[in-house]
Amino acid sequence: MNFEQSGQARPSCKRKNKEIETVEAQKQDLAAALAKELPLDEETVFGLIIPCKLPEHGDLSFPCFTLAKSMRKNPALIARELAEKFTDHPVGTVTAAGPYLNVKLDESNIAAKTLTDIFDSEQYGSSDKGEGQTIVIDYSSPNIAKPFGIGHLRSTVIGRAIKNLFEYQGYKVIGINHLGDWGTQFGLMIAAWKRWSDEYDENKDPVDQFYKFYVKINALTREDKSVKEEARGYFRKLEEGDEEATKLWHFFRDTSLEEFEKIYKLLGVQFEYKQGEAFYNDKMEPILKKICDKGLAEESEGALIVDLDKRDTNLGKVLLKKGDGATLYATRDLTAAYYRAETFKPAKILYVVGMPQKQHFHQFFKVIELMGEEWASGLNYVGFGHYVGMSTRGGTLVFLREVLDRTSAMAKEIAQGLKSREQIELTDEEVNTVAQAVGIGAVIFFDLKSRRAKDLEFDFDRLLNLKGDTGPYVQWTYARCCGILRKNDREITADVDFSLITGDEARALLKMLLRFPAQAQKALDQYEPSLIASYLLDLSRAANSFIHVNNVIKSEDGLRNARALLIHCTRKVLGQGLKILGIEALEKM
RNA sequence: GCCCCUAUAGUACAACGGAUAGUACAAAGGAUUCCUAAUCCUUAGAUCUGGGUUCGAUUCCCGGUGGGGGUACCA
Repeated sequence: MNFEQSGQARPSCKRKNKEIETVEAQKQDLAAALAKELPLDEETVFGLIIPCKLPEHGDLSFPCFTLAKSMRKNPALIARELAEKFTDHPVGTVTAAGPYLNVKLDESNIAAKTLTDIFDSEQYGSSDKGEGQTIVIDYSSPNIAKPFGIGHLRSTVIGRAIKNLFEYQGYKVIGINHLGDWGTQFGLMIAAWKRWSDEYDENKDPVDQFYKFYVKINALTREDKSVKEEARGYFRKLEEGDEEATKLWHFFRDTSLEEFEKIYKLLGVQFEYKQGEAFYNDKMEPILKKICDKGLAEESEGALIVDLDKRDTNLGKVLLKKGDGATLYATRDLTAAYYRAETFKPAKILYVVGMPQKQHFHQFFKVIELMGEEWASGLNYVGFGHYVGMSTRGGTLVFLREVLDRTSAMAKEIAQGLKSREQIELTDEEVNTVAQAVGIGAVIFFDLKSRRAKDLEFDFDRLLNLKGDTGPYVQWTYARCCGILRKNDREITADVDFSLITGDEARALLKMLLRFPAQAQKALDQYEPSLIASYLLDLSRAANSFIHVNNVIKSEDGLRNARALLIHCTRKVLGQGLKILGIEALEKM
């Protein structure tokens, strides 16, 4: 494999950026070489090349079945003939295995290219392809005066990871926490507060108490119809800017937000904007007028709707205004979308919201599309499944604290074990830091490790199990690499003898490292942080296997430097992956 | 009723239409002269069902069954 060639321009398949090249470049070279011998163009050949599943097959593979048809020849024969043409070819060792043409790339070249790339780059696999483009991402979005649910936790964690993935490719990303801070329920909240405010205890969880008020007043409306009227009156006052009502609204909002902030702090999440629904309150009328002017809206049963069923869709009807003239969810989301499109001029607007709301989003996307807005194509719904088998009693903060309590105990126990084996010593403060990072890491990783659209089974024991497919395993691998580099205590340099990096474990590890840029891109394309999570597990396994059989500090100079470089690069990629997911990487644990 | 999603070892999850369906937990066995054993190495175990497309289907299409969600005045 001639790596120098990879920088050359290829007319048929253009490269997006330098970093992605590493793995793709080799495929490109192979495709170019094969295309010369075959009645297919380079792009077609490129699309057919697959990575080998088994290491003994090599690195890249070209199945000859499609050719068998057009060439009217046995695919195994085609493979054999091709292999003969590629003896001593710079792409690598080419062999025929049945109907497959396998290519084994030169090992020390892979090592040299990959490790030098990682060593030299600030952020391996990042790029500036998104430069000049803005992405708006709407995530987390809890409701004021209601518990921060586990669904909001998912939205927060998934949204943040997707945000990081975009930033990794140079996009400017605006994260918006679209708070549920408006609507008739605030009338109810004020009515409740009027009745029971003296029951409110500042020392207890405020959101929990608000929610109890809310449930209680709701029950009351069923007994006494006048309460609903009263609440509606309060909400009207709020809309009119009445001083007392506004003050209470601020109180509910600020107090709830303060509580939510504790969760965000634990997770390490920050938003560019916290523009809730209230923010769009005075912006809805012009949008409604626009939709009416376009002739999309109609009156039905006293309400204002857009009937999408009439427009070749099966999306149902979108309610813009209730019979009493009040606006709804869809109205506010439409308004928010217009506001964001006009204010930020984004390439895309993403909504990270649970699957049950899929139809709602597709409905109002469709309305915008029917309005003829060209930015409609940039609207993306990023749904996720919910946890099953989880009790949401106590809310998310209580849940997180329970996780932290338990990991804290485990961390202490493990630290004690490490100390007694004289392996590593941690101060009490360090143990606490580790416990917190591991607990939060476990929660985040659990959430991100499977594909977002699927429901996932919640299991406390599985989450807290520090073995196996978990965030702590990845964190631990990172810390282990740090430990080795600490003890190595030499300056890392990319000027090493790459031919010394040999063996199955080293080769597997290198191939994993090589995959990272393409994987980061794929995760971004699919809005799928789980691809990073599963990659980190694969990388960690490869790293631990390597470390197990390849000692660094007991090796002779040249070998020691080469292995240290490999560990250094592994540590770097692990750290970058963890950072994308929003999980803290620890030097010691 | 209609619409959408989903079905893989005992369990939880993977698998651009490609070779022997991966990984983890749990189970059985092994490694502690180990730079962090929160580790590593073995073993055993799975594609809901019936058709179709294809050289090739867990993957794509159609039917069935099971599970989840949505189906206008909540968000």
